Amino acid sequence: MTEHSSPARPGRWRTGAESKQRILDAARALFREHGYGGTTVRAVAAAAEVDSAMVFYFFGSKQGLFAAAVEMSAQLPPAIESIFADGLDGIGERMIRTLVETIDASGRTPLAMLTRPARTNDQSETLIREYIDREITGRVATLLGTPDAAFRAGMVNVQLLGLTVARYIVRIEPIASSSVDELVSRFGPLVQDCLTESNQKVL
Amino acid sequence: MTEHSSPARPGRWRTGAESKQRILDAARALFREHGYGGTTVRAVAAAAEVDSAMVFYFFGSKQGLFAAAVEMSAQLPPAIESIFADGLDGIGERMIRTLVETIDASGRTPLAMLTRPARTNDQSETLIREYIDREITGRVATLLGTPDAAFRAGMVNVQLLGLTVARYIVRIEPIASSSVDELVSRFGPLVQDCLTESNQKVL
DNA sequence: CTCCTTTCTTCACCGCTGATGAAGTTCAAG
DNA sequence: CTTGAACTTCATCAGCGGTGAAGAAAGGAG
Repeated sequence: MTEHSSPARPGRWRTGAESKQRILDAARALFREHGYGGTTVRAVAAAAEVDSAMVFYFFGSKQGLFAAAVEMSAQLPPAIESIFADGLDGIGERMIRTLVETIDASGRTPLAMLTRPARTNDQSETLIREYIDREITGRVATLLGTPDAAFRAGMVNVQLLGLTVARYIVRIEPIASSSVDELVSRFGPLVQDCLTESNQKVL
Repeated sequence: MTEHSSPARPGRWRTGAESKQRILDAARALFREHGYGGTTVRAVAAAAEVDSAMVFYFFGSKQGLFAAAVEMSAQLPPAIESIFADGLDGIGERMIRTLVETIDASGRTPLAMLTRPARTNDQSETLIREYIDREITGRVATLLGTPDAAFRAGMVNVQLLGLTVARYIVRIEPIASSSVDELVSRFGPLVQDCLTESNQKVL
C-alpha cells in the first residue's frame, strides 16, 4: 500500500525542488513535535503527500533527512566568536545569553538531536562531543592558560549542558519557564566562577 | 526462523523463575552495552537462550522488560535521605558524592533511561521530571525556606543533570575520567553556592 | 518532429522490529 | 486419573527503514 490516493500516475508532475521543500517542511514539523524516533519516514512522506521512497531519493536516509531538516551547520559559530572576542570579563553572562537566546530563537529544533536515533548510539554522541570540544573547550583552555584550564572548561560544559537539558529536554521548573535575563543573571556568575574562582576545595 | 537450535520441544522444561532471571541478566547486559533503542527483544531472547515470545510472556512489552531490568525503584532513596539529614552545611559535596558514587557503582544502568524509547517521548520525560521534583526539588526548597528557594533548587538540578550528562552520556573530558574526589571538590562548592550564595547579579 | 538523456515518481519488495494468539507440553494439586 | 495452571514454541501480524527497477514527464540535440 502506498500513502497517497492520487490516480497512481508515475512520472514528473511537480518540480523536484517543490517536492523536496514539501518533505523538508513536513519533516521539520514532525521532528519538532514527535522527536526523531517518534517520527517515521512514511509519516513525513504522507504529510508531504509524496511517496516514501522520494524521501530516500532526495535525502538518502532518515538521518540525512534529519540533518537537512535542522541544517545543523554554521548557525551558532558567529555568535560563539563574539563570546570569546571580549575576553574573560563577563564571559559567563555572554555564554548563557548566547546559548539560551540562540536555542530559544531556533524553536529548539536542533535539540531533537539529543532525542537520538537510538541505534547509531555512539555516533551522535561523539558528534556532540567533538562539536563541544572544538567550539568551546579549546577556546576556553587557551583563553585561561592555567594548568587546570581543561577541567575548568569541562565545568563550563557541564553548566551549558545541564542548563540545556533542564530547560529544553526535561523541562524542569522553574528553569524551563524563566526569562533569558533571569537565567543570565543567575547562571552567568556561576559560569564565571567556574573559570576565574579558585573553586577547588582542599581534600 | 526462531532463535534457538534445541530439539524444538515445547512445554515446561525449566522453572519460570530461571527463565525470567536469564532474560533479566541478558537484558541488563545488552541494555547497558547498546542502550534501549540499540537492543532488540530478539537479541535479549537469543542471549538468554529463550524464545522471544517468552520475553513478552513475562514482561508484557519491551518497556516492561526495561523497567524490570533497571528496577528503577528504591535504590537511591536511602542515600538521598542521608544527604538531607545533616542540614545545609556541606550538602553540596554530599550531593555530588552520592550522585557520582551511586551511578558509578550501578554500572550506569539507569542512565540508559535517557537513551530513550523514542515513541513514548513525553512519557519518560515526565517520569524523570516527577522523580527529580519529588526527591530533590521539594526537599531543597523546604530546607532553604527563602523566597527564591525554587529557583535555587532548579539550579542544583541543572548541576546534577549537567554533571550526569557530561560524565555518563556525552562523556566529555576531563569530566568523564575524573575521580570521584576531584568531582566532589570541584562541583561541591559550586552546588553549595547555588544554595547559599547570593548569586543573583543585579540587572 | 524525433530521439535520448536526465529528473522525478511509483511500486513491489527485503529483512527487521515489537507484539499477539493459539496450540502444545509439563507439572502439581484434587 | 483428571483438571487446570504455568510454561514454551510457532506462525503470524503490521509497521519500520531502505533498495531496485521501471515508468512517465521534461528538456536538449539532431
